[in-house]
Amino acid sequence: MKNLLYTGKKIKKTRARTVILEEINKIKSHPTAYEMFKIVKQRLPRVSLGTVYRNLDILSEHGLVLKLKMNDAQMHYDGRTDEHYHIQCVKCGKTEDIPLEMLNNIDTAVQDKTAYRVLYHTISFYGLCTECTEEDVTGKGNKV
Amino acid sequence: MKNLLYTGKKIKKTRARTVILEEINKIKSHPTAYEMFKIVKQRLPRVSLGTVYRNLDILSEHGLVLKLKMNDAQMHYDGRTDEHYHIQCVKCGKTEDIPLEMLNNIDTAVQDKTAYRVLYHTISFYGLCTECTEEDVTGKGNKV
DNA sequence: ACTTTAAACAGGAATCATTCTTAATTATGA
DNA sequence: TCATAATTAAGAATGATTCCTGTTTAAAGT
Repeated sequence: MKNLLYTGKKIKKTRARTVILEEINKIKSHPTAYEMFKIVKQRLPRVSLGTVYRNLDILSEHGLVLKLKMNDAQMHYDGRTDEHYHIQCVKCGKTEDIPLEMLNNIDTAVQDKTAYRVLYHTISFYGLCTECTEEDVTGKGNKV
Repeated sequence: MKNLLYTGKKIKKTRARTVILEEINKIKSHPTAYEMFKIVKQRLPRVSLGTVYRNLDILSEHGLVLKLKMNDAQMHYDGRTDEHYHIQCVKCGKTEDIPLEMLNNIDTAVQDKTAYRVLYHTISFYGLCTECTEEDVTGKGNKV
């Protein structure tokens, strides 16, 4: 159950790639490339930011990582690869998974109503995480 | 029914701003800032791209335009300001409105299941528009 | 209409996330 | 072990967007 990661994929197993995948799978939230870079750098001090970007891309092309576009400037990466939805805190930018069943029927509903051949959809929720809801009282500034 | 645009808003009515708003309201699809720039330039040849960006931002802050993040690099702008969902063609990047009723209940559903105070959500559909579905046979390249 | 003045403007520089280039290193498989 | 194709570090390049500066303009009073 541990390393089903590279299983059955023609993907070269390099040092950086392995560490990136290990580390992203330890995290429940969905870091940016730069956040992953800082984490990976602790184990591979000579790793470069470009390598982290490239490997996150390769991993997502191979379905081992999800690449998420939320309402901030950077991409976020998710080690959980089954289809699911996400939420982002509008204050601190933290991005996490949502325990909501997939709405599989809306793609066909939309396809029936439009001229598009619908392939997939994304749902993103935005709100305040617990920490930021509490901080709200203190009136600190926004990040996202 | 025509110019409810500036109604009741403390927003200065400048040449560029007026033209941008008029033009975006003529369009059903959701152009990027640069596409708007090219359109506006036909009426105001000396307009600058920065002005178009700034005004689209101001207009969206005042709720006169929606700013959309889809799965390409650029922001898209929507003259229709009531809540609704969007679809983007994965091939040509065209972005349009979806005739699907708002799923108002999912915010509370998510709030009940998470530690977040949910404020809003977005749903984006991706697929192939009619033109690109047809072109598919001819095997032309992807843009988005 | 004329004046004032804060906001908006054009043009171009700056920023920031991401991608690309290149020469050196490394994983894979014969 | 060797060949070689992929990967890497470092930094340059790119592209969307924002910011800066000196000039212009819209809004609100005279």
